[in-house]
Amino acid sequence: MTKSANSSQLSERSLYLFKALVEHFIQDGTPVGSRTLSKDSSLNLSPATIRNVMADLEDFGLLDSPHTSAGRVPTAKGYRLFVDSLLRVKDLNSLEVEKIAKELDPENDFKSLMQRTSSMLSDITQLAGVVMLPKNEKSTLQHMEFVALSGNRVLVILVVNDREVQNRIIHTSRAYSASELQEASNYLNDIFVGRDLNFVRNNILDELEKTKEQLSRSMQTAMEMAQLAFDYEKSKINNDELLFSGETNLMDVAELCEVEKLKKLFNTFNQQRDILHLLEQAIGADGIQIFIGEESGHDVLDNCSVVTSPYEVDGKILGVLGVIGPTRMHYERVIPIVDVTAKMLGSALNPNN
Amino acid sequence: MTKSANSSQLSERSLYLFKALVEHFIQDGTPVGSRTLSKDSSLNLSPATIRNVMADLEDFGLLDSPHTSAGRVPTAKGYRLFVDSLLRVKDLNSLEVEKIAKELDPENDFKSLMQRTSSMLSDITQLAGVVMLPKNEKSTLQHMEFVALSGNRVLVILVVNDREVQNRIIHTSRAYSASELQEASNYLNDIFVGRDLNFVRNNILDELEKTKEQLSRSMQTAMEMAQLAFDYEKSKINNDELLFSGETNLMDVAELCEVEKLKKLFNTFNQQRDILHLLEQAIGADGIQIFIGEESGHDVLDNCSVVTSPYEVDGKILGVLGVIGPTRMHYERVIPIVDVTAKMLGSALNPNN
DNA sequence: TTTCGCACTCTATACCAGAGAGTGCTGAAT
DNA sequence: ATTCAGCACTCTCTGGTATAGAGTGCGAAA
Repeated sequence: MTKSANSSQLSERSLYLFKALVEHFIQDGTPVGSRTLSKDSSLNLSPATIRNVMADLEDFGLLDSPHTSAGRVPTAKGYRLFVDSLLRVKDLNSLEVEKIAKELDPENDFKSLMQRTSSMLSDITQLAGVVMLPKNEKSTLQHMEFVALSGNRVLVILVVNDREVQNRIIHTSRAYSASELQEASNYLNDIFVGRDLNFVRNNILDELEKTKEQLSRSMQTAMEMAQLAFDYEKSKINNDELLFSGETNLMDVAELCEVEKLKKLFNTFNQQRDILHLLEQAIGADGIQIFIGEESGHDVLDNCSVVTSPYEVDGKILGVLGVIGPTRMHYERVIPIVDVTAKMLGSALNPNN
Repeated sequence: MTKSANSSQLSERSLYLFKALVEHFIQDGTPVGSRTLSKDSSLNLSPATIRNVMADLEDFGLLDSPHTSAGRVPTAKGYRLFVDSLLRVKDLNSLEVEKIAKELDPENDFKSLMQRTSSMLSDITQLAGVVMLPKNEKSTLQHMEFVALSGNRVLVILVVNDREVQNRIIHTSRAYSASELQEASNYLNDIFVGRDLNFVRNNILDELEKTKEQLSRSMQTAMEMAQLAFDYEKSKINNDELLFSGETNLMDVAELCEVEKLKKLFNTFNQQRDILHLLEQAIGADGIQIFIGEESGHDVLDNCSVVTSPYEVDGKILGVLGVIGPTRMHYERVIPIVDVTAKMLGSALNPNN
């Protein structure tokens, strides 16, 4: 054993070579051997010397070799070290920043803004993009409207959070006239505008009890509406909290090109559950967070890294967005892209700009 | 050459054998040879005789052999004959009908009803499902509403076609009060409710001119709103006219399990254009229409069949739905599923039930 | 400490042989 | 005139073997 392997610290030189190796592997995707590295790195060392260093790095768990006569490949731990300490992220060129800014035009309505963000991420990185929609736990009711439809149905429209529109159809016991509904919504808007949606849900019954006796006909109508509307919402599970795009980009990635693996991965995307869980871990992170390979704890993501960043408005974190690709991805490029995108989405969502 | 090959008609027996062969191939996916067919078919013929028949069928362009020592495989033309004249579709068992009915609960709002239809199709067939959303060329305005947001923004909500809600955000030159907007929407609703959206778009300017002088302040406001709202809509391309689901089911299909092919197929789904074009051809069809392999005219669909049916309400065709899978699919099962689904979606969309 | 040389390991490729599946054709039987 | 048994032929698939190439690890020399 050499000295550097015994000491718990890796030498400067070892790290330099390690970095060169990772960069080379990220570029080519083939295991890199001592000869290649000897020619590549600017320090003039023979392949034999480099072999010694690589053996040390392997002892540290940073490298692995697929088999005896292949070169070395970074492990998850290796990528971790690389990303945390060795990597120097590139600044985005202004062209790219401009492209991002153009996509995230705040003119768009909420849903398409999110959709664009996701597809822009995948487009620009050539990987899969994902955006977690804001949790609507803290939805502030801004406006409420009832529209009579044919056949005893009423369309309920809720405007929440200064941007988002929810709508649902409820079936009522009798037909209501437009003016009745107008009155009802006026009444409810007076009471509940500016309150949290959960508050509304929980207080409708109370309100109903409290004012039972002195309720005018219109108020009774209003209450019936509201109750139906919010009961409905309760029963409805929002199973569309993630927006993916560019999944097909992952089909080009050599590491994943077995159909079986791809299928599992795509199904994981569709189910949303696991990825959602992963992104939730990143929601508290201060800026960029990266999950590398097995770190994520999900088998399907074994050869994948997930680069995430929360996005926020006025210091309040709304959700997380990011990119999913092979562990062997161009971190130095992907990281700033995710970073800038999160910031720009935040500012596009800010109604004050 | 035998007699049957010379005559332009195929004998009863040939067709019987052909049908047996296609059924066998659909079941197994492996080319079927004369020996297998001899044992399978109830008519007691030797492999040699069957070989003669198969040679005839190949001359007719109904069969093909991948190579000399493989069995025979149906061509697109073969499938066409099979589907048009030989196939006997199974009735769905009541359990499946029930399952479909349960998924297509008319309580759902428009978008999720469509979404469920698509995923139900893929679930039940284990293939990819697709639903074309109704063209909104004929959108009847039912209600119009303006909600003031922060920062000179106004949320426009349009209810169309007794079910669908569209919303968009417009930026105005100044802030409007809630009551101003209320007045404006009242005014516009009076004029335009019940009219086609295109009509509204085209007539706003006229209306503006016509009543310019005697316009009250609220009417002016209304007109400004309306113009902005509909200008916006014009510029927005609706690029989400198809709902796919279960694409990953296609990854199990042996014929498609090369990553390259899958990628092309999935990209075609994402782009929507080609599939949309295909489905539009089916919109006029009276009931089930099937595109087999190369018939579709799109290379990516070479090994695929698309089984479609238009869905309608009150005799008016709204759109098309269907299933995409390998040419080697269980038509006798898929066809009635698509058929029933289209009918049930139609009735779920009918507001009179 | 670095480097050279050498034996060793493992993969990838090509090639070959043999088994198996299926065909087409010929000529005999019905 | 059909049907069918027999046979030669073609093509794929599998397994085995040989070989070239890449890369390692280690001991000895610089």
